[in-house]
Amino acid sequence: MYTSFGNVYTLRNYIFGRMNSPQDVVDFVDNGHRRYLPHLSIDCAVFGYHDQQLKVLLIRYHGHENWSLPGGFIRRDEALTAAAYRILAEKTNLTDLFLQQFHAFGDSPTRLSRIAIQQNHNRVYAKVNVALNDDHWLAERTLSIGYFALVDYASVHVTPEFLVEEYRWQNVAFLPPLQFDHHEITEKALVVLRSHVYQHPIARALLPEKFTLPEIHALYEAILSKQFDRRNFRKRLLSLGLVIQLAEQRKIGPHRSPFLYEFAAEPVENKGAVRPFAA
Amino acid sequence: MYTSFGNVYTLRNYIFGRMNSPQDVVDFVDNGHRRYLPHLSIDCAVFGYHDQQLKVLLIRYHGHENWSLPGGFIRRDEALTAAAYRILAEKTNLTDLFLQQFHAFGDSPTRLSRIAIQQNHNRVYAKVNVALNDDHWLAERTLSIGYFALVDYASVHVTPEFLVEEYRWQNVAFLPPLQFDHHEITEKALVVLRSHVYQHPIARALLPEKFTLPEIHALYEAILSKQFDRRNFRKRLLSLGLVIQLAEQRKIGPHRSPFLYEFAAEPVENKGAVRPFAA
DNA sequence: CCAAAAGTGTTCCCACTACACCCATGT
DNA sequence: ACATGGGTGTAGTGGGAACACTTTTGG
Repeated sequence: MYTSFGNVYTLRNYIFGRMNSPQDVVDFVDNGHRRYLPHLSIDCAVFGYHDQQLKVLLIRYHGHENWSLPGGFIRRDEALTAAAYRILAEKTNLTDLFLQQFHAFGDSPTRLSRIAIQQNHNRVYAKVNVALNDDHWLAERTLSIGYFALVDYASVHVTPEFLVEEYRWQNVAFLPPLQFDHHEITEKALVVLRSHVYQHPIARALLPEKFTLPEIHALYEAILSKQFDRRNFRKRLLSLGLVIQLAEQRKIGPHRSPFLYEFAAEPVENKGAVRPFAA
Repeated sequence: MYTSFGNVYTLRNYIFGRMNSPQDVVDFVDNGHRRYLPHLSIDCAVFGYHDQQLKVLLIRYHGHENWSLPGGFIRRDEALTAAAYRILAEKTNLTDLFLQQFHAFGDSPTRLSRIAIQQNHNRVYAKVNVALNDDHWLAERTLSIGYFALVDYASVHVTPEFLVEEYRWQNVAFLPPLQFDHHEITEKALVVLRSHVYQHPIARALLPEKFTLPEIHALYEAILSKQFDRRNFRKRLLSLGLVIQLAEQRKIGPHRSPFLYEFAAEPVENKGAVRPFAA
């Protein structure tokens, strides 16, 4: 949580589309439609791991009680994937992360009601004394393309922005009320994340390069909110080829030293995938 | 393939957004942006089964040698899923089908080059002597949300449209050159389709209500382009609870009569899903 | 009786599960 | 010495894979 914010308008901020000052915001409202595609946004469920819990990054905008997922617009000349990375870099200052598109959202009634949209925006932009008229580009219905990201909790530094009142890392098991359909987006992101957790080295972004078995064990229990037998868990991870045991051990605490592991360089082929049903 | 087309302008066609006459097309070009969201389209890979082959429905527009997937725009007041169903109904006259969103496409260079887009459109709309100027709503970059559908091959009746020169059911193993990134879209649709084939009763749309084991066996071999052992295949389908064996047999040909099967009413729970890795 | 196509059962093996005791370390 | 927490092995089971002969039917 932060209470102060900068209002420097640097080239870098312009490039990244951050809004740090009232002027930035007014410029965005007035001219954003020249830089960005209207009717379309990207929302991103950013997952981190801390305190033995899987957490998602939430943001609260001015004028709102509900929380939101970080999101943004696609520049007119920008590839979709590039936009997703840029938006995340804007919000978290991270460029090295696991990012995956998972669904396009355009059915929720809260996204279709023009009145709701307008009210919603006006509460935010009241902070710069702007009211959107009916045909304003921001007042229209917006579809959103959902991404989820896995990031190193510790290296995230959320960028203060003028309209962002606060942010929070929230345990995914206890989500507060969220704006629009962001609850649905988060839940769907979780489902997809969980289904990928044995095929892709998803956990790589959530752990240090070298980690102990108890650490990754606790991580998987947090992600899947389920408990696993230590011995079977180790066997599975090794037989999938996901991790490799190192010779090193870590010396901590008044007990036996755990071995270190690292993720296999090679992405897991097909072993944990859907049952293949061969000939 | 058809060579003639109607040019009746009925209320029904207007509602469905079909373009049957030059007037329809001109109206679409001039006023489409009032009815539809710009910058965003839906493309649909429609799969059918015929001749022991999995086929996809392709369309060739006026002025083009390459083929396209059927697609369309989202109405401004229309939910995303509703738009996908409507577009399919427009093209195939089908309303009862399996339809699933699988990815949003917005990275392909062919979708980003303004010049390519404009040339592309102008070749089509030359048929009605229309040329789009630079700031025309159709001349801009468009992202596409990909859906795939499974339909009963026999009951598809492709609606003639003014700009559609011909359509074709094409074996998915031998795709001709496709417009834009439609090849990528089709391939990705296939990947997702294949990965779902043991969890969802996907084949239901592709077979008659009652079918024989050899029939569904050949269908699965066509979908997955892989051969299966008859005995193991039957065991798997039954143990997944996907199909139910009936007492009836079908009497055909100079050989033993095959039993009939039907799909289970209950959607398959979780049995064929990704390995669960319980405690 | 023959050709064509469909029906069916068994063995092997591996991966998933369940389960409990010993070992290293710091205080 | 002891408390803490990490390391490890085995037996049982169930599902997937491989594999070939018999049965029905129409001509």
